[in-house]
Amino acid sequence: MTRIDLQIAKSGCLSCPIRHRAICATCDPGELDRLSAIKSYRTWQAGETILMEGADLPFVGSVVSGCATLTRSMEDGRVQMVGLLMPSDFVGRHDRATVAYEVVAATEVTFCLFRRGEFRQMLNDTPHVMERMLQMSLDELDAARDWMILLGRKTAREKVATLLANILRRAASSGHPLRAELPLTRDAMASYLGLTIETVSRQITALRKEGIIQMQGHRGISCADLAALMTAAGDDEDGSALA
Amino acid sequence: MTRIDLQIAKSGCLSCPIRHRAICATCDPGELDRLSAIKSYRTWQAGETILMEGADLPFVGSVVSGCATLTRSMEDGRVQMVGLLMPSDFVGRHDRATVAYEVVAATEVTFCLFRRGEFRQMLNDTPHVMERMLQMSLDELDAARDWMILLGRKTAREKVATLLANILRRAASSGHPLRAELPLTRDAMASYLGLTIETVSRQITALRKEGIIQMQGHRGISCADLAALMTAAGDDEDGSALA
DNA sequence: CCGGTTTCTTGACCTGAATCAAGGAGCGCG
DNA sequence: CGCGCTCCTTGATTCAGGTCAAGAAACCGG
Repeated sequence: MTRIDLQIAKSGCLSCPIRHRAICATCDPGELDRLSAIKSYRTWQAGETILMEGADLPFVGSVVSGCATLTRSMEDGRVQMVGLLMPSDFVGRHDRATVAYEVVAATEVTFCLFRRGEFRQMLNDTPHVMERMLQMSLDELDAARDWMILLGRKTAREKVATLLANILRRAASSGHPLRAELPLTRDAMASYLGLTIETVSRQITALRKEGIIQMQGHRGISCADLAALMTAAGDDEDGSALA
Repeated sequence: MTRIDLQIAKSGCLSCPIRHRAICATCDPGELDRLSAIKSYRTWQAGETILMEGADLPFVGSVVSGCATLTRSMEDGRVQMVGLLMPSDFVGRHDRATVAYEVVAATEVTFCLFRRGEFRQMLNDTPHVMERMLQMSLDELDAARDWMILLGRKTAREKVATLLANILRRAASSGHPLRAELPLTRDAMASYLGLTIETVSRQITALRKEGIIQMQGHRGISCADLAALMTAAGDDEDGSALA
């Protein structure tokens, strides 16, 4: 357990950073107690495999902090990311004993895990938690569909710009407006975007040289003019998606 | 109303072709009565727009027969299909008043529609219907993620072979084993696969010339060796997805 | 049966992203 | 401090699939 975990475990759900966005958002104190009884925290380091494709799944749960990826791969080694899990996102199906995707920690990541059988029971006993689950699933489905447009129709430049804009926008809502640390390696970005690592690198370089973004080292990114980045992303309006 | 509609309307839910696969699969007779009270049937012809992107949505519902597509488009006209609705598939969110996608009839298609507000109430009153809804949404999410691999990593040949194999497999489970009518135009296939119409046409021709498939006119397809088609599709195992 | 329309196929050519191949930059560790 | 990682960038080249253009085949209404 890391420092963060201990902190959460001590202070309980009420001070949990994802308390109002995760599956438990609509729970009352009594329900939180019930969840607490079946929950545990666990942390993985960047790069560690959390679950293998097809593995047995005794837990379901939420990302508390950090970032993890869902990927599927083909026999010949081609890999496509199919989900990017950020804080408050949920993993696992209450009604299935296995996962269909590989889950890997992109950064250090901490999960709040529930034993599957008991979580399933809780869903059945608590309709509004079931509804919350449904809502989150439908949101994810909408996000997946936006992602499909990116994969099927956007150019490499638009793909990279879209991802960077999404990361910046997400970061904006929780701190410094137009600056962020990329939670993904170039490799993970390529996997997210259906590109090669070389193409991702070239497109980032191009956006930098055009002055649309600035990089601080490999991971730090800032953007003075988000509108310009959105234009490069191909969706002028407000955009959408990212998990 | 077409003949089919009248037939269903007369005989009621018990003889409905999607009775055991749709949202109502787990309903008892009393619950079916309640659904019947808020339902109506409506049919669209191939090519007709059912809902525009962003349109107001007073209904949600299931496909009873035929086939419809969900698409999203970019400002400059690029189009990507993000859902293919087949009998028993559900459209619309109980918790949203608008649709985020354009819905178009691919063939003549009949929907069983529920008034949204009342359907929402029904969900809240009937936990097992909510659970059914959740299950179907999670299945759709899994299908969307399989589709992402296709869009992001498969070659044109693999994409086309995957789609044809999916259509044949679906048809197999309901009649003649290795023969089907394509419910999609070349244009719709291109939109599904993230390709151009020309590339779809060329790949179909290639598969035909190699003897992997046979065509009867533009829409009829048959395949003597589904294993060969699956190999061309890039997933040797059993495959997955398609709505 | 015929002309018009829509849908599909095929060919020639071009281009954007993949592939192949070197390096460079940051970082942990002895 | 220097060695060996891993991660990232850049360049040269190739090629899959897009684009442009022309016609063929199916479908429809009269």
